[in-house]
Amino acid sequence: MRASRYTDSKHKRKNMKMDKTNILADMLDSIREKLGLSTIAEAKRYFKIELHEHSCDFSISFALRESKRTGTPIDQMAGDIKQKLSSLPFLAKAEVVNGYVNCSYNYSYVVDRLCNAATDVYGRGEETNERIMIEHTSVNPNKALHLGHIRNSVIGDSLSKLLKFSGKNVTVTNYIDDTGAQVADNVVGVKFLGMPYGKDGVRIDKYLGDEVYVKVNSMYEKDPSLLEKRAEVLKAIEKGNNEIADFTQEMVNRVLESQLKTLGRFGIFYNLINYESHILTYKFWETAFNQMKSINAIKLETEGKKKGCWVFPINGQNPEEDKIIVRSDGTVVYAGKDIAYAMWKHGLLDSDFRYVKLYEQKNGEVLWATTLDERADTSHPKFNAVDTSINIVDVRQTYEQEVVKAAVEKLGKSKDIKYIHYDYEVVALSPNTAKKLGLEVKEDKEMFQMSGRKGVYINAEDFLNSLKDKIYEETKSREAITSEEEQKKVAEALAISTLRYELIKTDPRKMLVFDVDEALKLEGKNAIYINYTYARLINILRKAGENKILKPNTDNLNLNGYEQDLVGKLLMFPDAIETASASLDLSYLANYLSSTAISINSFYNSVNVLNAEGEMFQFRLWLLDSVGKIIRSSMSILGIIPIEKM
RNA sequence: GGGCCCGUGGCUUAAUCAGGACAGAGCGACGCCCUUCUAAGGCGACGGUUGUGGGUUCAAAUCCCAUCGGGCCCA
Repeated sequence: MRASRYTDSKHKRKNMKMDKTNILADMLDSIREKLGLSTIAEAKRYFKIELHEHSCDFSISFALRESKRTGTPIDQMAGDIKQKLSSLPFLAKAEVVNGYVNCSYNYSYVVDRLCNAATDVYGRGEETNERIMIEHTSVNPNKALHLGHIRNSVIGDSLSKLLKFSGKNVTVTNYIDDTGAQVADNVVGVKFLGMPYGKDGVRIDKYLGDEVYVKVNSMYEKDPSLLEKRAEVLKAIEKGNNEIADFTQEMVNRVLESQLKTLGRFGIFYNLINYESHILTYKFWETAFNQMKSINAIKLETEGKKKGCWVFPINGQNPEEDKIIVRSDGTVVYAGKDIAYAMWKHGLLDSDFRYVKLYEQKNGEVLWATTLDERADTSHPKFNAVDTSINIVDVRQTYEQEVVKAAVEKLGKSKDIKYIHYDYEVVALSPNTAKKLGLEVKEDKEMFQMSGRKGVYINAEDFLNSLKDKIYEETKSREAITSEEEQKKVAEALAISTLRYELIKTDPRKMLVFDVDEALKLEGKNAIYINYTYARLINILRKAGENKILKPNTDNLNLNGYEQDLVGKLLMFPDAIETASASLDLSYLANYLSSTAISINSFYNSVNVLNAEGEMFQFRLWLLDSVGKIIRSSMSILGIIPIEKM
């Protein structure tokens, strides 16, 4: 099993599921038994798939690793293993090479079993009662989304789709900091500095973020006394029931609505909006604070520089590292509110919010929000008290997240709290792109942080539009689609798919240094390549006619290497889903999808399907149909919108 | 001052957690392939002392120690 830094060992060493469609797991279990190992996960450590250079389908390195422990020579041990495996029906061949036992599938057997398994729901996990809450996006409601935010949202959205696909009960929330300094900055601009509240033809989030927020912040630098205005606004917001607070709430919702529109364009939707202010109004912080005091999770410092502060000891040893939760003036730090929120997520607070239905989203699901209204809708689904919460928060907030995790685990007492900080690196700008945005570029710097406050960032929709224009130009020159309307639709879908795929396919812990020119080059095995592969595949199935897709005769299958390759990909699909979802690793699935697309194109060029005869025609058509199902499933998880003609 | 993350061909990267076969791809540049299901495609050749130096091991990109470069956090 692939490991993960997001899930600890006790969660990841689960057995592979033994449902009857996961043929690979079934085969692995037979091998596990022959090797005398207790779990499939253990057997998997010695198992390596796809080794064309060694002309086999998978190899077992058990002898190589274990011979020293048992004192048996490697070759003798490998020979024994080969003997033990000889009776397995799914193997055509096993041979000992360099201490490995190299095995080849019996394709007739494997294809025969896949015929029954590879249906439209192939790879889907059985539904479980495990409840997971994913929090993602959580952008301050004072500006338009930039590419860094979209990295967060796209990861969160695809993770939720992946976990739903593997059978989990997932709730997706977006946490809105409607009481923070950034929102207050905009209020200062509009209410005290006479800046207009909106601009014709410019979306409100973009206008406030680009003009008001940036301008107000540069004014603070020239005239620090203005900061008193912000403090005043913050106080008014916290107090509530006044003109400033009402105005702020209205502005927050207008910006949020605009942000959600952008996210909707990317195909990203939520179950619930959580307002930070409600954590305060519902007195969840007080409850959390009292609970922490009652079990001595936090203590009041009586001396030293933290005198008068309530602190949370992170490791219990070094008082220097104690985290201040409540300052000596009685105000709560961010982490404090986050702890209360995390306690709500995991059902550690006695009470719950009230909720209101906002509207039905384009994906057909209702969007709910927390509300202060007494006449709230009680028909809402159960949102909180989940088993696992996955919190998509960028790597710069690791320390805060550690505090929250440690606190909520302590407060959970005997309950097994799985609080996961899914940290990812930020999107930075290349020197070339930073220069284009008007930033002063020093020679030795390789990257530049985006900054909403300084107005130095790549607006997500603006970039998406450039990408769309670029793709549209290309689309126009294609013959597959003729109407302009259709071409624009394809360009939009491909632009979204491309951007989402680029943000998902690499390791989230690697910083993404974004260069506009490079990003618009559209090179490589990107989402367009994957979609093109899909369109070609669909084209063949369409021409053949749906009624021609039948179960092939598997008696005397004689497959070429590319066909074998695709059968192997089919076999691996349930495992790819399971591995990706157990380790929360989307790039693993992205790589699987990409390599499957490569295999399809190689197959496409090596043989002809429609002109094949008899059994070969049946087999190839079935193969394409089945592979089509797995790439459709993978694409939908990764947010690639399927296009059938391009 | 303390801590975390990243470093693999010109570029983007896989494999690192749990050591295992000549480090696997893609892009770019080079050569070939459309009278055959969509050439937004395929095939081929080229390109690597895995930042550096030690150590452990039959075996190190992977583990340990040091060090350099880039980024981040805490104080």
